Amino acid sequence: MSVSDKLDCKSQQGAHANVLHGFTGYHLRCAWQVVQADLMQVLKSLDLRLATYSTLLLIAETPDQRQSTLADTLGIERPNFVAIVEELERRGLITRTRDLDDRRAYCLNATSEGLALADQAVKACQAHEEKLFGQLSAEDRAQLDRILRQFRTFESGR
Amino acid sequence: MSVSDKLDCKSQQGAHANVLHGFTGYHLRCAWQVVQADLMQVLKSLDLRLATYSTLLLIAETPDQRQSTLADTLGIERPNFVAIVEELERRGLITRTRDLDDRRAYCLNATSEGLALADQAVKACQAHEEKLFGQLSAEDRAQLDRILRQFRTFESGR
DNA sequence: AGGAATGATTGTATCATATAACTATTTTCA
DNA sequence: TGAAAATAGTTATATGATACAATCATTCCT
Repeated sequence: MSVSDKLDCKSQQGAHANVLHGFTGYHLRCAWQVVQADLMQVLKSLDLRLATYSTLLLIAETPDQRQSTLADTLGIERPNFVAIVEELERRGLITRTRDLDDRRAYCLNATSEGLALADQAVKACQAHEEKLFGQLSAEDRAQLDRILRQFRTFESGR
Repeated sequence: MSVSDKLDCKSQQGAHANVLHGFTGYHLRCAWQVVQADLMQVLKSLDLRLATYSTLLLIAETPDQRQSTLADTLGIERPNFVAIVEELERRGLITRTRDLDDRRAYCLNATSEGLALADQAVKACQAHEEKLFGQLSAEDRAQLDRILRQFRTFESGR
């Protein structure tokens, strides 16, 4: 997040009209900020960041993938992915074995510890989602989910 | 945005189940990323960033405020706000006049150039919102807006 | 008057992200 | 076959957003 991103989501309930409040994108951003802040705190208790969390999950779900494939999937630049993978390996959550068919590449896999932590993390995130989105009515929650998914399909096809 | 933030929004339509896709927060993030990318591009054409844009707008809307008040409203740390304000002043978009009652403080105001640019930027952003959210049905768009606003009121009261 | 609080600033540290360039290996194809 | 191109991973580095400690000037408090 950037200074730029700080369109703020607090304050602003004051007397002045705020043009930003007329934008759906603004509200989208505020909502994401709330979710992100809570999510990061949840993950922190497992000593995970968003990056290590999503990486660990992906490795746990798709075994034997190489680093670059995973990085592409996650939308992370390959150079930046190195440190993430190194951390996960150092913590014994994943293994990196050389691909025998292509000795440039690694095959990444989650260890049992990694799988256990991924499981814990997912459960924690489910609880976090309940806490946040559970405040919406069931219909609103379903609507929100549906619309956001729909929105994404629009945009990815541009 | 961070590496951590790169949960990605592309790819993943593949054969493997992705736990992340079960989370509303994930879809929220993907949507925001799409909006942010487009928004930043729109603002770039006016030589504005999210930070300078929202700051300029706020100053245009609420005249004679001091820097710290504005920074608080925007959720920007005071030290980081200095450079933003300096840039806007240097570009002749705002003025900083010493408050005569408190010579520590400045009163920030938009110049006519600043007001003009703010106006241009708002119009550009409205077009950007149309382009993106116009792909939703009118009902879905209204629902999304309503639910996001509602969500925010929940969370700010935590 | 003297100390605490405030407005703005400087300097600095951290983190996320992007890019160029490098090594080692594999692929391509003339 | 063997040289050039491509690929996997890495290193180094630059940028940008953000946070925090400390400073200076001024004002408030008593």
